Amino acid sequence: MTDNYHKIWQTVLAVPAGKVASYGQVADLAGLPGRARLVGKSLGMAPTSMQLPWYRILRSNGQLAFAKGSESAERQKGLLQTEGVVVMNNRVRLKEFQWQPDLGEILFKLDF
DNA sequence: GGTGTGACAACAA
DNA sequence: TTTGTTGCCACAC
Repeated sequence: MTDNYHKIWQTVLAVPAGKVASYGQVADLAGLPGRARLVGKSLGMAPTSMQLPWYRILRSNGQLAFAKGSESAERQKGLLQTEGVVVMNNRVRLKEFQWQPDLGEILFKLDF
């Protein structure tokens, strides 16, 4: 089912700037509980042409999904900080920046 | 239509 | 905290 990708992308687009979400969280909201890995894959497949805020997606523990020194990790860090998210030592304080989805917000942006 | 593969998660040590 | 192990299952070949 390739439409899962669309659901995932939509969900990612719903994450507000200045906040982050975990892969599992996105999977859940996309109606794909337990498919966290699929989220990662779909982000990887996503055409750069559609500006997807992939950088707002982190691991469940708040770490960036990329290796510490990697290009991507640095780029992600930069983008996040642009939005006011503090990234230290390749990780974010979820306690402060994790997106707490608002029911209305969900229903508005994604209607399944 | 069988196999290998993840930008993961949860748990253990 | 970091590293390793295991479970997971849709997706690309």
